[in-house]
Amino acid sequence: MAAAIGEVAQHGYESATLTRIAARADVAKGLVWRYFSGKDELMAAAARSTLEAMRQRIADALDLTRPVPEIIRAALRLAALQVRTHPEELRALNRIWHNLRPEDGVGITGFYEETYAQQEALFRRGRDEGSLGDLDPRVVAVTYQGTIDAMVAYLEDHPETDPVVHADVVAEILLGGLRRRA
Amino acid sequence: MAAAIGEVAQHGYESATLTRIAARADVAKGLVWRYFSGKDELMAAAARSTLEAMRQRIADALDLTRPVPEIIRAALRLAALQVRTHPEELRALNRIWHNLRPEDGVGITGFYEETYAQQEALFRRGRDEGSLGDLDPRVVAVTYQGTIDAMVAYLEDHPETDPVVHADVVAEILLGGLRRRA
Amino acid sequence: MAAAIGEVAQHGYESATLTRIAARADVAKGLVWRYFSGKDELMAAAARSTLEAMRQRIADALDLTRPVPEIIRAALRLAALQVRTHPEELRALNRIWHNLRPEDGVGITGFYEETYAQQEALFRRGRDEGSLGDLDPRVVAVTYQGTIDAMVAYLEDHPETDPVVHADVVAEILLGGLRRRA
Amino acid sequence: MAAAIGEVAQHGYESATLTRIAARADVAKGLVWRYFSGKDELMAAAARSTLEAMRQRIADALDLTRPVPEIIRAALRLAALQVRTHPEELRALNRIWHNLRPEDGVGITGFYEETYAQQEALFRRGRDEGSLGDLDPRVVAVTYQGTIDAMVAYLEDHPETDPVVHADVVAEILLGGLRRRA
DNA sequence: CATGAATGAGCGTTCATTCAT
DNA sequence: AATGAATGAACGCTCATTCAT
Repeated sequence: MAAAIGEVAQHGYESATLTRIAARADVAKGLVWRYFSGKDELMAAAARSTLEAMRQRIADALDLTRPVPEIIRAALRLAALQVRTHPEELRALNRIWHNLRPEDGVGITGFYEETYAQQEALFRRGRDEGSLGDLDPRVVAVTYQGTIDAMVAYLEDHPETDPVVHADVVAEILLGGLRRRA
Repeated sequence: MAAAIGEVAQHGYESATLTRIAARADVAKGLVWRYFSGKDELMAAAARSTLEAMRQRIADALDLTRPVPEIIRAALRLAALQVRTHPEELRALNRIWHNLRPEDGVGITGFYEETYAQQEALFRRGRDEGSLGDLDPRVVAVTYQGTIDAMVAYLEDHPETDPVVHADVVAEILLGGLRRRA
Repeated sequence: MAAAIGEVAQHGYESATLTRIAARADVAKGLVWRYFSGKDELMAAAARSTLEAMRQRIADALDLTRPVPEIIRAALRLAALQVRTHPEELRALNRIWHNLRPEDGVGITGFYEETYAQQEALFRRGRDEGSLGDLDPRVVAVTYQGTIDAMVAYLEDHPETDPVVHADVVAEILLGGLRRRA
Repeated sequence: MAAAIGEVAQHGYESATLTRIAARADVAKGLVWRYFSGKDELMAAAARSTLEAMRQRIADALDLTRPVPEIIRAALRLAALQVRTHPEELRALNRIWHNLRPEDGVGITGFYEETYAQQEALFRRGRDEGSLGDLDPRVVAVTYQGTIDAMVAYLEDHPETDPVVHADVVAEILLGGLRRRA
C-alpha cells in the first residue's frame, strides 16, 4: 500500500501500474490479487490507511481538553503543515479520491462520512460549551473540511506560501463565522 | 465537447474513452483529431467552455451593484443550485480539473487563476465599502472557493439535502468570518 | 510527384503521408485521386519519372561514340556524382523501390528491365567491338547495376568518401573482369 | 522472430503488422512487448539472428584454407543458392535492412560493418598471397557485396535462372577484375 | 476541376488480470 | 504462499480514402 501511494503520487492514478507498484514493493505482481480484489481495491485500501494514519497523526498532536476554537485553530495549522511534511500522501490521497468514486468508491465515501461524524461531535461540543454558535453541525463539518482541502491543494501548488500564516487566516475566517454572536 | 462532458461525468476522466465520446456525439472517432490535438486537449477545451458557460450563467443572475455580502450570499445559492440544474457539468469539471494539471493543464490553471482574480476583486471591493474586514484577499478567495467546492460535492452525494438551506448556512459562516469586526 | 519524392526522402516511404505531400505541393489532398489511383501509384509514378530523369541526365552527359570501356568508366563516375548532386532523388528512389514490390511493383520492375535491356545493348556492342569479352550480357548488366547501387548506397552513408576515386576503383574492377582476355 | 521474418517477406516491412506476426507465431500480441521493446527492436533482432544464421551457414560450407579466388567463387555459389533454399530470409533481410536505419538501426549497421571487415580481411589475404591485385579493400568489399545483393535480387525475381551458372559468371567478372595484373 | 470535412479500418502499445508452476 | 509468463481487451491515434459541395 505504501508503494501504491508512492506510485500514485509520482505518476497519477491511472498511470500508476501494478507492475511498477509491485516492483516498488519488491513482490511479484500476481501477489496483489491474493490480498486485494484488484487495482481499485488496493487503491481504496491504501487511501483508507493513509488517511487514517494522517488523522491519527493530527489527533495525537491535538490537546482535546482545550476549548474548541483553540482546537480548530491548531488542527488547521497541523493540516497545513502536512503539506510540507507528507506531500506525497496528500497528493496521492487527492488523486485516488477523485478517481475512485464512479464505480465503487463507497469504501472511501464511507470514510469521509466518518470524518464528518467526528467533526460534528467537536462542533456540538463547542456549541454546548458556548464557544460556538448554533449552526447545523453537518453543514459546518462539510464547510470546515472544504476549507482544509482547498488550503491543502493551494499550498501544494504554491510552495512559496507560508502554511502557518495561511492556516491562521483561514482559522480567523472560520472561527469568526462559527463563534456565537450576540 | 458536450459528449466529452457527459462521458467524464459518467465514467470518470481516465475511463472516459474517445471511442465512447465519439459514439455519443455520433461522429467518427478519428474526427476528434481534426479539431483537437488529442484527448487532453479535447478535455481541456470542454472544461474551459463548460466553466465559462457556468460562470456566465451565475454572473448573469447576479446583481453586481448590490453590497458585497449580499452578492456572496446570492452567489452561494446560485452555485448550490447548479448542483441540481447542471450536475453533469459540475461532476465532469471537477474530474477534468483534477486529472489535467501535471502535463499541460495550463489553460485550465489559468482559468482558475482568473476565477481567483475576480473573487479577490470582489473581496477588495467589500473591504473598501466597509462591509468586509481586512484579510488577505487571496486566502479569502481560496477559502471561499473551497467552501463552494465542498458544498457542491456534498450536495451531489446527498440529493436529499436542500441546496438553498445548505448554501445559506455556508453564507452565514463565511460572512460571519469575513465581516468587519470591532 | 516532386513533392512525393521530397517527402519520401525526408520521412521514409510509409511515414510519408499524402496530407503532407499535398501540402508540400500546395494542392488539396483529394486531388491526388484525380490523377493517381492511390498512394502506391503516385509513388510508382514519382519513382518512374525520377529514375527516367536521372537516366536521361547521365545519358546526355555521355559521349556514346566513344569505346565502350570508356563509356562505362564515365557512367560510373556520373552515377557516383549523383549522390552529391541529387541526394534526395536517390534516397527516395531507393525507399520506394524497396517498399513497393510486394503488391503491385510491376510498374517499377518493368522499368528495371528496361535499364537492363539498354545496358545489355551496350555490353553487346563492346563485345562486337572487341573491347569486352564474351559473357552473358544479362548477367553482366545485373552485376554492373549491382555495383552501381552498392556504390551509391555506400557513398550516401559515407559522405567523407570521394565519389570519383571510389567510382574509378569500381571501374577498374569491373573493366578488368569484363575485358577480353587471352 | 521467425514469424516476423515470414511476415516481412510476405507483406513488406511497414505492412508487416504485429497483429499478424503474433497470430502467425500463435501467441498473444501483447507478448511481443515482454521480449522486445517494440516493433523495430523485434525486427532488428529477427534480422540480426537471421543474418547471423545465414553467415554461419555459408562459413561452415567454405574451406577457408583454400586460395582466396577459390573461396570467393565458392561463396558466390553458396550465396546464390540461398535464394533457392532460404528465399524468405533473404527477402525479409533486405526489407528490414532498408527500413531500419534512420532511427536505431545501429545494431544492424554494425552488423553490415562486421561483414565488410571480414571481407576486407579476406581480400587482404588474397593480396598478400599474391592471388589478388592491390585495390582498396573497402571498395572491393562494397563492390563484392553489391554484386551479391544484385545477384540475389535478380535470382529472386527470375526463378527460371540457374543460380550456379549466374554465380559463376559473376565470379568470373569479379575475379577477372580483382586478380593481380601485369 | 478542386476542396477538405468526415470516415473507419487498422495500427502499435499498455496493463489488469489469470493461472500453471 | 508466491511467481511471472501469457493473455486479451481496450486504448489513443493515424491516415488513405471517399464524397458532398
